[in-house]
Amino acid sequence: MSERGHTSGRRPGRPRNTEPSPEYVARMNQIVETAAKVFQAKGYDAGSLDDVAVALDLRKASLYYYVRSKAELLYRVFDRAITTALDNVQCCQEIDDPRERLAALIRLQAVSVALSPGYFTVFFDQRPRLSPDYEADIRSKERRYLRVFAEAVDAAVAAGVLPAVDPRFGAQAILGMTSWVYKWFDGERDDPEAFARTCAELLLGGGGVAAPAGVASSGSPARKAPASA
Amino acid sequence: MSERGHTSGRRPGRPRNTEPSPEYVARMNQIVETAAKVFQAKGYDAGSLDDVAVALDLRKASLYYYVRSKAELLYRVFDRAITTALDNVQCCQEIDDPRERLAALIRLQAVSVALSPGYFTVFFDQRPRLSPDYEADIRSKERRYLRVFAEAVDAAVAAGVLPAVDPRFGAQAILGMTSWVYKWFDGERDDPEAFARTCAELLLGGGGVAAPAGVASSGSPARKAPASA
DNA sequence: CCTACCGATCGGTAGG
DNA sequence: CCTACCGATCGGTAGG
Repeated sequence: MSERGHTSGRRPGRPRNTEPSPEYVARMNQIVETAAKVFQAKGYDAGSLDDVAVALDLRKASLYYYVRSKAELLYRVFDRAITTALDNVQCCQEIDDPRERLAALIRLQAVSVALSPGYFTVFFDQRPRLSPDYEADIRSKERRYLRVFAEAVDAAVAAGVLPAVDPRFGAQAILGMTSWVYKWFDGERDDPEAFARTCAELLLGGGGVAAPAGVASSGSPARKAPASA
Repeated sequence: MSERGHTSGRRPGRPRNTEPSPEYVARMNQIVETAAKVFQAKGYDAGSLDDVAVALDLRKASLYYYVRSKAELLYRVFDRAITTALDNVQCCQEIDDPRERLAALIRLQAVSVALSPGYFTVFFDQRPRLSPDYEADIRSKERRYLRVFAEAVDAAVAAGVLPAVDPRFGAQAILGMTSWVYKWFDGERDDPEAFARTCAELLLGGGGVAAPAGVASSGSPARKAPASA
């Protein structure tokens, strides 16, 4: 997954290992972002490189200066999605209290997906289109992501905040509940924070999510989970 | 969405409104089932009519005797998926106790999706490929499906079995948790019933699902939700 | 249900 | 980053 550098330098000798120019990186970012939009709207197979190129006011052949293949372009969309998500989620690792940590993860996932469903739609729904060449790379990052949630569930179970469920099952259950919003969420009508609160209440009882000050929790009762095993 | 009948009758006059022959219906069922497999494995766009035809030992052109277009074939897969799911779920409507009804719906959804992810994968992930011609039909059935869950959540909230959440948000949260299994479930390794129990425990506390006799619930504590508003 | 075929699209390459 | 182009695939139709 090495990138070809675009050298504008004049140094003599063999200009090897030159890092990519800022223009190159910026253009690459535009391309990946545009590809994400195209693949979201039309799917990977029906979304053509021409669609991507035209949206950038380029010719299709020019894209091959930046990516080796359409498959690599899809991989770059995937990589950006999971890398961004991993970065976000790792901030929550610092939270010591099991209940607060899990609540933060739940809120983060629900709100992230609700606010920018684009990358997530591609990541989730085009997953079987990803070339086997890139599967291992994405899968390992995905596993790290799952592990963050599984560890949080484990800690929550140990602290009696959740019933004694299998950490992997629990993590997938929570990820399903919160990620599913990309299928049905209507940004015009629905409030992401309100849905995040719903998830937290269902899983942790009332008061689990630190809602922004001034937002009334309108009558949802505090529900305490008993300490278990 | 009328079907062309395959008349082998010899009656004089205009043979109108003949119902499709049993062979025609059987063949149509095979075609839809095969299409579901192809669209699941390759996606709608990359899965060709030739793939479907070859799997049935037919020529591609012959499929046009049964469907008007590839788009209609996708619609038929969708229709079968949602119709079957609706039939299943409507049995739960008879259950009066709110807690038991919700538990039954949770289990049904989780187990159904885990046991036969094929149709669900197409239904969920190829949704944006469905032609606008068929959108309204599928969407209305989908809404009925959602309503079943929303009403169950509403009743559960009223009975104090769930915290006071918005019924639509709650229904989508539960559908997400349970449907998501088609993304990660490993039939070789995971037990569908065990995951269904996990979901029920997370949402309803212990003992919410009528597990098959003899299955120990290994230490999961009964968690009671307080009566609310 | 088949053979034969068309028009269009698309990923990718040559060569600059 | 462009023009020009190729080979392959695919949905759909004609006509039987």
